[in-house]
Amino acid sequence: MSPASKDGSDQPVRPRVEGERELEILDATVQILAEVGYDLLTMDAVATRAKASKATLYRRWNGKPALVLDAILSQKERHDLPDTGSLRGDLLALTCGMGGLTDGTQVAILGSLITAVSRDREFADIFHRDFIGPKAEQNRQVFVRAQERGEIPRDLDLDVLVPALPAIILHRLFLLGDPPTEELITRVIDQVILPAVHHRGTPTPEPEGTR
Amino acid sequence: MSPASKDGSDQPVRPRVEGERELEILDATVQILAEVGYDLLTMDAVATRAKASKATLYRRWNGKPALVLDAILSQKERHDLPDTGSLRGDLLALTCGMGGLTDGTQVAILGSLITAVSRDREFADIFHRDFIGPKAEQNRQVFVRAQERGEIPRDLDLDVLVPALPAIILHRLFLLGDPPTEELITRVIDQVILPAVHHRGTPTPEPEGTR
Amino acid sequence: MSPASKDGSDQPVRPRVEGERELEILDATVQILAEVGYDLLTMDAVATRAKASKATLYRRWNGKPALVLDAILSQKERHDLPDTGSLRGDLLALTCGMGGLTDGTQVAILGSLITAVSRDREFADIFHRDFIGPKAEQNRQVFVRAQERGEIPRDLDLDVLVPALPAIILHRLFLLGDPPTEELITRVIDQVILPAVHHRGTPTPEPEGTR
Amino acid sequence: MSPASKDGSDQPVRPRVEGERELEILDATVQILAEVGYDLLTMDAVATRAKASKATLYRRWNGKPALVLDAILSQKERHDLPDTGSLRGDLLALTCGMGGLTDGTQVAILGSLITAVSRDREFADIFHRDFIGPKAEQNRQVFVRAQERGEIPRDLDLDVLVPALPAIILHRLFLLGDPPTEELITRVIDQVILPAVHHRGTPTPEPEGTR
DNA sequence: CAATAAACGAGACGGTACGTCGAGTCTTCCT
DNA sequence: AGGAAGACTCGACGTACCGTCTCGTTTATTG
Repeated sequence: MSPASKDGSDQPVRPRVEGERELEILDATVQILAEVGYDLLTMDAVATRAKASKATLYRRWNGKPALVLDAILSQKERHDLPDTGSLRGDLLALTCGMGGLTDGTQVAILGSLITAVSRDREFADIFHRDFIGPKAEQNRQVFVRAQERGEIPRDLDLDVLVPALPAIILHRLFLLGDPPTEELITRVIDQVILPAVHHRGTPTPEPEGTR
Repeated sequence: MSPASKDGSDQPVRPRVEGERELEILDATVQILAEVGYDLLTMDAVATRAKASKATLYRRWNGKPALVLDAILSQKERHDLPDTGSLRGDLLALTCGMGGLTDGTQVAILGSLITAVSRDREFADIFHRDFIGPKAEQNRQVFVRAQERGEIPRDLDLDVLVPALPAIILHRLFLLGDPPTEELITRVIDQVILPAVHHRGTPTPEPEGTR
Repeated sequence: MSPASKDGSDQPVRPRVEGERELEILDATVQILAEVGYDLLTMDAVATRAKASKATLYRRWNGKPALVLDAILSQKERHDLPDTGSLRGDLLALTCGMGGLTDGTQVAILGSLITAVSRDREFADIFHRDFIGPKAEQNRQVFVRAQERGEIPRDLDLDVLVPALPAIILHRLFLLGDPPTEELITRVIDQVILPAVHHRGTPTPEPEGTR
Repeated sequence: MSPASKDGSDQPVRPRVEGERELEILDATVQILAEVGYDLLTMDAVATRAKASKATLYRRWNGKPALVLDAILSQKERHDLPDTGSLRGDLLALTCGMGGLTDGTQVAILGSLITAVSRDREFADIFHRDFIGPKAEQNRQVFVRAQERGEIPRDLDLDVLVPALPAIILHRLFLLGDPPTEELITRVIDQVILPAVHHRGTPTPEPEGTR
C-alpha cells in the first residue's frame, strides 16, 4: 500500500520518520472518517488535521479512496478467530464480534467505499485483496474447521456458502435499510446457512417436477 | 423510451403537457447515464441535453441522486412475473431476466446510489419504496406461489429467505468483485436457497450442544 | 402619495380601470424601493406585492429600470416653483425643498439609474425627457425670471449655468462621497453660481490674449 | 499593458513571481472592460481570459466591483500636471488631456462604477481614496499654483471650486446625455469657473435684498 | 561537519461542478 | 379577452473540493 516505503530497494532512500509519519496521517484520516463520514471527508481536512500538506498525501496515496482504505486497514487489529466448537457458535461469534457486521463504524465506512469500488478498478483490487480478503479468509476457516470436525460435508461449495452470511446481512443494511442485530444474524444462520450446509442429497436436481 | 415526446408534429417548441417535460428530462438523464455513467454525469450536462435549466432540475429534484433514481424508475417497464411452475425455475427466470441482476447497467447504477442511500434519509426512503420495493415484491411472490402450490412450507421466514438470493449475488459483485453469471446464480439457488426452503425440522435447533 | 388608494373603497379587489392598475403596480414598486433599495428590488417582488404577474409588468415596461423610473415619476407631485424674489432665494428653496437634492431617497435611486442611462439608449431618452427634463425646466425658470427682473444679464449661457448647481452637488455626493447639506448648497450658490451670473465683462478674458 | 509578464525566458508555465499573476488578471479585466463594459463583464469571462480560476479571483477580490476598481487603478500611469502659466490654460490641458474627461474609456468606466459606489460603502471608500483622490489632488494643485502666482485670491473656497469643473462636465454626460467636448469645457471654464475665482467682494452676502 | 538533495509544510493555483438567483419569456387556467 | 400564476430558459453568481504545483524549510545522509 504505502509506496516508496519500507522496501528500501531503490535509491539511497532517505525519507522522513519512516512509516511513523504515515501512521499519524492515517490516524487523522480515521478520526475525520469517524466524525463526518467518507463523503464529507476532504483531503484538505486530512491535511490540516495531520499538519501535512496535500502534496504529501498525494505523494503517498492515489487519492481519497486509497487513503481512506489504507486508514481503515491500519486499524485492523487481528481479530482472533473464535473457536466455540460448533459452526453455529463460530459464525455467531465471528459475525457479531469485534470487527464483525454489528460494528457500526466499519460497516458505515464499508457503505461509503462501495461507490469507489464499483468505479475504480485499481482501488477495487486492493480493496478485495486487503480488506475483504482477510475477513473472507476468517469466515472460510470457520467452515473448514467444521469440515475437519466432520460437522459438515467436505464437498460443499464453500465459494458460495462462505460469503452468504455477510452478504445477506449487508444487503439488508445497504439496500433494505435494515440495520443488523444479533437476532437477525441468528435467524439467518439458522434458517439459511445451517440448512444449506446440512443439506444432503441432490444439490441441483429437479429440472421440471418439483413435487 | 421517451414516451410522448418529439413526435415533431407541431409548432416550434412547446413543452409542458403536465409531466411530459419531466419525462424528457428523465430521458436525457438516462441517455447520459448510459454514455458516461453515474459519476461523470453532471447536472449541467443533463440540463444542456434536455434543454432545461438547472433551476428546473433543482425545482423538481433534490440533487443528482434523486434525479438519477427517478430517471431509472421511469425506465421501469413492468417486468412480468415469470411462471415456470417451480420455485427453482421462477427464481432463475426472475433473477436472470430483464431487469434482473445480470443487467449490468442497472447494477452499476445501483452501486453508485448506495452511497447516497446511506447518507440521505429521505432519498433512502424513496429508494427503498420505489426501487427496491417492487423488485422485492416480485421475489416474494415467487415464494408465495411456491407455498400455495405446496412446494415449500408455509411457515418459512420469508423476510429472511426472499432477499437472500439477490443479497448473495450483489455481495459477490460489489464486495468480492465477482460479476454475476447465470451459472453462479444457479449454484446459489441450488446450494443455498433451495436447501433452506426445503429444510424441515428444528429451525433453530442446537442452542448449547452442537456436538 | 399613494394613488389608487384615495377612493378608500378598495377591499373587494377590482383592478383594470385602465391606468388605475398601473398605479397600483407603481405604488408597490415604490414601496419595495423604499424598503430594500434599487438593487435588491426584483421584478418578482414587485409582481408579488402588486398581485400582478410578471408578464403584466413586462407588457407595460421594458424592464426594471423603466419600471422604477416610472414609479418614481408617478410620485412626482408638481413641486411648485418657489418665488422668493431673488435668484439666490429661489435657488436655495428649489434645491433644498421637497424633491430637491437633499431628498436622500430620490438621490439614491438616481445613482442606481445612471448605469442604465449609460447603457440603454431608449431608457436614457425617457429618463432625460421625463425625469431630468422637468427638474431642469424648473431650474431654468428660476434663472429666466431673474433675467426678467433684470437681476442678471439676459445674454447668459443658461445651458451651462442652469445645470451647474445640481451638477456640483451630485458630483460631491456620487464621486466624492459627500452628502448634500443646506450649508454646502449655500456655499456653492454664493461662491460659484452667483459670481458666474453676475460676472460682467469679458467672458474669456485674461492671461494671454484669448480674444 | 501587460507589465512584467511573459518574458518567456524559462519553462512552460510558471506564474507567481509575487504580484505578477495579479497584474495579468488585472490586464485581462481591463481588456474585457474596454470590450464590453462594466455590466457585461463577468467574473467567468475574466477568469477564462486570464486563464485563472474563479476561485483565484474571489480569493483576492471581494467581487466584481473590487476587481474592476483594482484593474482600473493598475492602469494609472501618472499623468503629469500641465503647466501653461495660467489657470485657464492649466484647466483646459488637464481636463482635455490624457486621463481627463474627454477620455472616453475612463469616463465610461466611471459611469459604470457609480452604481457600485452608491451601494457598497467599502468599495466607495477605496474608490474615493484611490481613484478620485489623486485626480482631485491634481486639480487642486492647478488652483494652488494659480494662487501662488497671484492670479487668483488666496481665500477662495477651493473645496467647492476645485471639483466644480469635472462636476459640471460629468453631470452633463451622465444625467443630461451630453458628451464632453473641448468646446463645452471651454465654455464652462470661461463662464463658470473663471468668473467664480475672480469674483471679488462679499462671498455670501445678500440674505434678503438682492435687488 | 558542512554541503546537498530529498522530502516536507504551507497553501495558491487551474479546473470543474455545485446549487442559487434574478431577468425576461411563455403557457395555462380562470374569470 | 385579458390577467394572475408561475414554470420555464438562460446565464452569472459565489463556493467547494480536487489534484497539481511552487515555494521556502527542514533533515539525514554524504562528501
